Amino acid sequence: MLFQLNYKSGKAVYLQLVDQVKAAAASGALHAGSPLPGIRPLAEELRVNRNTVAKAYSALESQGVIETIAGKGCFVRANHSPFKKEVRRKLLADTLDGAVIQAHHLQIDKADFLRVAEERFDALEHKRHAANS
Amino acid sequence: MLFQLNYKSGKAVYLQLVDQVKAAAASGALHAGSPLPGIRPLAEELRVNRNTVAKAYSALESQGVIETIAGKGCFVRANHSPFKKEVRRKLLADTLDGAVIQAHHLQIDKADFLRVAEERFDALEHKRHAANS
DNA sequence: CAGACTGTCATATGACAGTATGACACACGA
DNA sequence: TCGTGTGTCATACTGTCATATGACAGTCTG
Repeated sequence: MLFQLNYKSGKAVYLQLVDQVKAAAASGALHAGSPLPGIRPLAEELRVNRNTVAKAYSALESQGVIETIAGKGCFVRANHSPFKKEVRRKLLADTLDGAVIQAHHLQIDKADFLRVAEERFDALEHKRHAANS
Repeated sequence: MLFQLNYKSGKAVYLQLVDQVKAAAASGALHAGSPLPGIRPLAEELRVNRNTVAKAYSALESQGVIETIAGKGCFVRANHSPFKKEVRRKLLADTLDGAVIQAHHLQIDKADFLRVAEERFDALEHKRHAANS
């Protein structure tokens, strides 16, 4: 599980974590029973306070996405069936709309927009591989 | 100009207003010279404090999106980007990173990601065309 | 059992978002 | 000119986000 924070989005850090765990659970990237990173290690990795990660995990539990066992850790819950592909594409489309609007405002044309999109996708792919090695 | 606030998004109200005005300007719904709603009437319509709307307008002006004339109102500026192309691409890249992360968590591959990106770009292009006619 | 890990709780502090309110200067029309 | 509209500035208060700590209880391993 690779987390990444965007401090320019204006969105609370703990909510970004919530969204990312939800998305991973919804897609099946995190299957039922998968352990989540510990609060302290994750906080250190993201250079964020323990309480911020704890707040995200707390929110996820109260929403039924994860289950936390004191002394052991947090685990993805089983009950949520993954979203169908079309639903996942719709979720992504909503997010991309913001980027499209910004591109228009910045007068970036379609070709450039897609070029940057591909570049950023590849960049994360690289990070993923680096993290796995 | 129709504004709509989402209190569940976790995003600051004034930032939502900023994004929506930018979107309207980018899509052509608000062309250069268009007057924006007054601070006080809009605040009342959205059931939000004057200062919140004022803060959004203030941010929009400092970003060069609108022009405000004391005693008259706020108006959309001609769409010119003061930033050099590389800077603009960097700004877009920051926004796209969020979508890329979501795509990874939703297990949407590169081809699908770029397909959705193109589709959303075309969708806004279509809106622009409709607004200009 | 002892130590190292897990999550939990509580407190304090600083920054920001949003509200509420009052006052001010400028522009325009009756 | 006067009234009403516009945006602007200042202050005070509440709540949230995030940080920084310290302390506690449960779980697992050596």
